[in-house]
This record gives sequence, C-alpha cells and structure tokens, in this order.
Amino acid sequence: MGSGRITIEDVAAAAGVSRQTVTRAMNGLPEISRRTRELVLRTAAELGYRPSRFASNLAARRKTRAVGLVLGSLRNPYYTELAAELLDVVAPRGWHVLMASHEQGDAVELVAALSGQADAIVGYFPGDEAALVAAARGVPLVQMERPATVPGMHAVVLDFDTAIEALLDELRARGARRFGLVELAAPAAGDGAGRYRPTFRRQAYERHAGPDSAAAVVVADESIRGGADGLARLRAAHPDVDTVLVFNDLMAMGAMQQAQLDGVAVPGDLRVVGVDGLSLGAVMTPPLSTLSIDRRALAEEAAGIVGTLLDGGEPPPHPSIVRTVTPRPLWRESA
Amino acid sequence: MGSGRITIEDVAAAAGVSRQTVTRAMNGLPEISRRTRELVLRTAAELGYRPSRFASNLAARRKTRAVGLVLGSLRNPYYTELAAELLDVVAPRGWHVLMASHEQGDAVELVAALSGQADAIVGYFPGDEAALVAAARGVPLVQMERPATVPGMHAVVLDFDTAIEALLDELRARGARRFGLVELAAPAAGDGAGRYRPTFRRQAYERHAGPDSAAAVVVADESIRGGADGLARLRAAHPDVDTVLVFNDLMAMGAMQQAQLDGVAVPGDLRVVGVDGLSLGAVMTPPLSTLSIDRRALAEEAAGIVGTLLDGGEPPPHPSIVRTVTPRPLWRESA
DNA sequence: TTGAAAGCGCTAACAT
DNA sequence: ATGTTAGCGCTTTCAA
Repeated sequence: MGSGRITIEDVAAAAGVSRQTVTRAMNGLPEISRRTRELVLRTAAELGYRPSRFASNLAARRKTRAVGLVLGSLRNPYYTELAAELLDVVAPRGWHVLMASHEQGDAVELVAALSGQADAIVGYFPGDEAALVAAARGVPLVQMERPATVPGMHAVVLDFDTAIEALLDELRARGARRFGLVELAAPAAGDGAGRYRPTFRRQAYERHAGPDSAAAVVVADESIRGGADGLARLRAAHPDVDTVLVFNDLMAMGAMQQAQLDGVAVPGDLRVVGVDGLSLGAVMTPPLSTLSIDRRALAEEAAGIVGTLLDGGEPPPHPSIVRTVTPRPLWRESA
Repeated sequence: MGSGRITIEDVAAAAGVSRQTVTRAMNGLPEISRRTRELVLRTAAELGYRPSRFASNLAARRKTRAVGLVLGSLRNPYYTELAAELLDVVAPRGWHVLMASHEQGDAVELVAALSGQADAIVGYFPGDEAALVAAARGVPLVQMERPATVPGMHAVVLDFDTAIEALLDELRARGARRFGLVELAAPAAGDGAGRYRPTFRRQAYERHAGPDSAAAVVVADESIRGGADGLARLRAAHPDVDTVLVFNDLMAMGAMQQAQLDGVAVPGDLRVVGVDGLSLGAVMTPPLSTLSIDRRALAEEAAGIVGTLLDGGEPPPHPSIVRTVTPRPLWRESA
C-alpha cells in the first residue's frame, strides 16, 4: 500500500471513474450527472481525500494572488486597523492576505518565509533593504514609512515633515509654548535590537519645535506602559513642557493615564497629542487629539503598487515605486 | 515570443545552464560554484524571474502548512488579540496564517475562498455548519464558541454557563441586587442578517441572574457606539439596574462612556462588567472589570486540533474534536 | 560541480 | 456525460 497522501487518482479508482470526473465533481462543474457526482463526493469523503492546493493552483488557469503583510504587532491597534483596511482593499480583487508580525522573528526571516507563499509582501521591514530584497527571491516588497533605496523595494512613505510643522503651528496658536516629545526607543529584541536611530517623527519634531523644545525628548517603549513611563520621565526632566507629542496613540494613552495619576489636568496643565488617529482614542477621558495617519490611503497606495507590479503588464525588473501620504491633525479634546 | 511567464527554463537557457543549476542557485544549495551561482542569480534578476510558488511547493518534499483564520472584524481588539495569539502559537511550527473577516463576505464564501489556499480553517463561522463543511471541500474547520455538530467541523467552545454563574455570585457578594444585560444584536448584513438568536452569554445570564433580572436585557450593535446606546436604553427601561453585564469589552467601553456622559458614577451608582479581558480595558477610567476569555488558550486549543488533524497520523475522516475553555473574572475597578 | 530523467497532483483542452 | 491526452513549473533522484 502506498503510504503517501490520497490523490485524485485514488478517488477515481475507488469510484470507478476517471480523474477528470473526480475534478468535475469536486469543483462543482456542470458536465456531470447527479448520480456520479454524489458517488464521487461520497467516496472522496470516505477516503478523506483533500485536493492538493499546490497541484490545483499550478494546473488551473486562474492563479489566485496572495499578498504577505508584515506588521510590528497585532497587539497595537494601529497595525490591526491598517490590516483591516488592507483586507477591505484587496478582498474585492480576490487576493488573499498572509499575516506576520515582528513578534515572530526578524523581518528578513519573515520575508524569506512569506516569499514562498505570497506574490508580493507589504508592511514594515526594519533592517537592511538589500538583505530584505535578497530574502524575497524576486517577490516584490512594498515598505511602509521608509523610502525605497534598492531595486525590488517599493514604498509608501509618510510626510511627517509637512504634517508636524502644521501640527506644531496650530498647537502654538492654541497656546502651546514649550513642547516635549515621547519618542520611540530602539527595539529590545530582534533585528537591529538596541540600535537606536531617530525616527522620522523625531526628525520632523526637532526641525520645527524650536530650539528650546527640540531637546525635550525622552525615548520609551512602544506600549501603553512605555508611554506612561515616558511621560513621567519627560516631566521630571522638563517640568516646563506644556504640550507633549507622543510617538503613537497607544503610548499617548499611557501618557494620559500617567497624567491623570499625577494629578496633571489634560489639556489644562498639559496638552497631549498622539500619532495614528486610532478610533479608540475617542474613548479616552478626555478624548485624544492626534496626528491621524490615513490607514485606508496607506492600504490603497500599497495595493495600488502591488497591482501595478503584478498586473501592470510590464515585465520586471521594475523601477522602485514610491507614493506619499500626509498625516493630518485630528482635534479632539486632549490638545 | 511566448507571452507567458518567465520560467526556470528561460533562465536556464539565458544563462546557458540546466534547470537544475538554476534551482541550486535560487535556493542557495551547496553543490554549485560561486561563479555560476552569481551568473544565474544575475540573469534571473535581469529577466525578472520569479519562481512559481505553486510549482515549487508541489515538487518540494516538505510542504509548508497554512491555516486560514476567519474573524468577525479586525477593528475589534478581541479578534486581533486572538489573531496575535494564534500567530504566536503557530509560528514556531512554521505555519502560515491567512486572514479573513466577516466584513468581506459570508462565512461560506470566505471558507470557500480559503479552502483553496489553506490546510485548515479556524475561527468564527456564523451560518449553517453543513454548508460550511461543503464549502471547505475536505479542508477541516475549527469553529470557536459553538459546538461542532457535523463531521468535518471541530470546535473550541467557551463555558459561559459556569463562568457567568460564578461572576454573578461574586457580583452579588459585592452588593449587586439588580442585574441588566447589554446583549449582541443580530448582524445587520451578511449571513443570517437580521435573524436574532440569543447568544450563549445571554442564555447563561438568564439562567443565573434571577427572575427579576432575567428580563432586563437590551440588544445593541457590536461597537463602542452600540454599547453606549445600549446602556442608555437599558437604564431608561430598567432604572433600578445597579449592575450591568455587557456582551463584550468594546461595547462595555461605550457603556462606560455613556454612564459618564449621564453623570452616573461607576462603580458607585452602576457596576459595569464587560466580557473578553482586553488589555485596553485597563486604560479606561475607571479600569474595566471583565469576564476574561483566555485567548492564548483558545489559540492553543485550536492549533492543537489542527495539529492532530493534519499531523496526527490518523487518516481522515476524523470524528469531531471539541475542546472547552472557561472564562474567568478579571476584577479591575468598574465593578 | 553539473545535467538528464522522472515525477509532484491537478486541470484543460480535446476527444468520445 | 465521461474519458484521454497534455501539460502547469518546479524539485528530486540519479548519472556523468
């Protein structure tokens, strides 16, 4: 007895029909009688037959598309809301989405693993771009929030320079005099662990916050706790800060929590502004003002790039495609 | 000129080597000289060659596994935290995860689509089980929070009866006299739209809340707004309710918001308890007490079932496997 | 170190 | 309504 898997051939033999008839029954094709269809389906079920998805996709005319999505963490609503948007955007095109997060490994490892199952990979890839492209083995990569610098890498970037300049201007108009920033710390583990590099958000902040405020920066972990902790350290070092920009909304929630704990009135004593535009921010007390990133636009741009690459008719190699999305302030009550 | 895709054959021809040599170069196998490897890699890049994932997976000895995950919505942190746990659980086994949500279509449609790309599908499947199993075409289904009643369907269920009885007892000990429930409304669209069926949570509530409280139930949408709205209606109809159980934490957040808006002190005037155990609940004011569902356990049980089915050595058909997880109260400050 | 032959398991034309 | 013949594009023996 062959010990391998049960194939279409086994079913055909058991049912006393041809392979083709089994295909017709399994896939609900029309050219088959009710009787034989049911016979085939029954014997397939009895044998526990399961079509090989690789074989059927290889033989089939229409290949189904799949895109890999690499996120920082599924525990940060920013990423999951982005994932939600991407699903919404690609579902109508019939694309599948394979999910992965940095919590499971190096970006390079994730890309290598996904490259065997996806036709394109989009998301956040910290690390060396050349290494990423090599790991992708020809599968196109679309990177978020960082420009593409090598062939095979494409990008959707965020224009924080424009956005943060406008944000700070408006905050000044609302009375802000002394800014502070709770910036993202270097990742503790994985790719590039411990190697801190100023984020684009910080760079934009330092360019526009004014000389007094540019130095009022602390780094903190990407979590609610991290934000709380960061605010405490910021206020200890810079008691005169009256307006704080926090790296993202999750951390800003922690900062607001800390402010409340310390008896600091928001926005009376301290204006707090996050970045992301999470809908959850509206449930805070007071509701969180934020520099909102249009996740739908990000998802659409990324999907657009993938579409161009995969279905654009142009044969590879393709020059890097880069699109830009500009965040916009969402004024609620914390600033 | 053939207008089809670029195959390994094209690369082999262009590089003047055999197909096999191209495979060796692309996959980083040892038995090849540096020179030819680089030659092959270069010409592959120039031609824009991308290996067919279907062909390579079909031919390869080691088949990679993929599990489909069907969730209600990626905009509800409960589901995304569950997804995070599932990723953590399956990543060490090298399984891929294909994501889908009810926002993109009927459970039956989603299952049909995923069945072509996944080796098993787990998650939430409202709708007729027989139809789901038929749509899965032999791919095993593992359903959450609903027992399996047909072959091909397996399940991880939640013991709300035990959990809610214990919860209500403890609430009584804390002074609760009159309970109310904000229950989930029927979905507005998709599968089974408009057809309301009492949830297991409601059934358990009605069994244990006592005759006076069993009737104090309103239904509301699965969203923050829905929860706010639900609490308003509950209090209008049953002003004497002093303790409210809300279908999930997301809705409970809305309820807490509404209470604050109406000047109702929590937990002084009204105890509020959610269900899920979201970490975000800790950031509310006051922090949300909740009947916590152990998402890690859910994910582990589901993955365990899939493992048994796929790698258990037993040939299909398999009898339905059902495992149980019991939610436990997580006392914070809202009750 | 490289090449030739033989599948992997299925679907798509074309018969019949 | 059913069977037959060719592939799909790659990896794996095995031989050179």
